[in-house]
Amino acid sequence: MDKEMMKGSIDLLLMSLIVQRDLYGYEIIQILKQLSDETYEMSEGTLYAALKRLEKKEWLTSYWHATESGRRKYYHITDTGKKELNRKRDNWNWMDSLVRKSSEGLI
Amino acid sequence: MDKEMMKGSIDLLLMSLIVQRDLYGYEIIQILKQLSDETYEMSEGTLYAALKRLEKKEWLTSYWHATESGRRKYYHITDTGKKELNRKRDNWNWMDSLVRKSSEGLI
DNA sequence: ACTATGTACATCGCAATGCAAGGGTTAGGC
DNA sequence: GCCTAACCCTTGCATTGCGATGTACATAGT
Repeated sequence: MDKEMMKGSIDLLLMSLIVQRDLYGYEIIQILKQLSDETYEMSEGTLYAALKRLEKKEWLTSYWHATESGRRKYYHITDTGKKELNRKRDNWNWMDSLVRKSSEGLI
Repeated sequence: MDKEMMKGSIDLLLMSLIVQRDLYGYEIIQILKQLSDETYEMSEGTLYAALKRLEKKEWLTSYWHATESGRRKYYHITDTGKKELNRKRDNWNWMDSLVRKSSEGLI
């Protein structure tokens, strides 16, 4: 897997998941692992740093929730975060389009 | 445009173009500008640094060519470079698939 | 009681890299 | 002479993915 190719995509991945429902960190790793057919396991260092970053930018908020077996920190997307998610989706599609055009035919 | 989203994609873009025919730096900027409908103009700092990096990794080679109106440094893809390009393409598709799955439905 | 494993969050240091800003050369038009 | 375009290069900065490491608690096996 290309380390550098993850850059910039991680935020999009996280926000794409969290917009669907509030999630906690550890859960996100499991979900991504499953969605990728066990080919990708986001490292905890990457994840928690990214979540913190997104919270600082006010695209996510967090709250603690206690269960019988410990505490979990859930993340929720903000309105600004939703706008940013749309921007990132557009960006992704734009980039995908450019990559495909670049592979096609040069004049 | 998302600066971080370019990371990891730049190599793929450059190699996708150069595999079709040998190109020189300045020309690449023009081509990308055109393919993106004038929405993207790669900065020279980014481009020349990237080309140098790819050459160091032996995915590209370069040669000078003199014309009537000055000199140009052309870039050519190596066999290793072609393999790497395929790897990067697979990676891109894998990532695209993960992004789309992440946007769909959580269980 | 001890040990290992799984769940859960956090921080630090490293390396990679896009970009802005700056520098340099040559050629042609005004 | 001066400006613009074509062409290449370097330095410094900020961002960020990841591995390593630390902490805490619960559960299960021996």
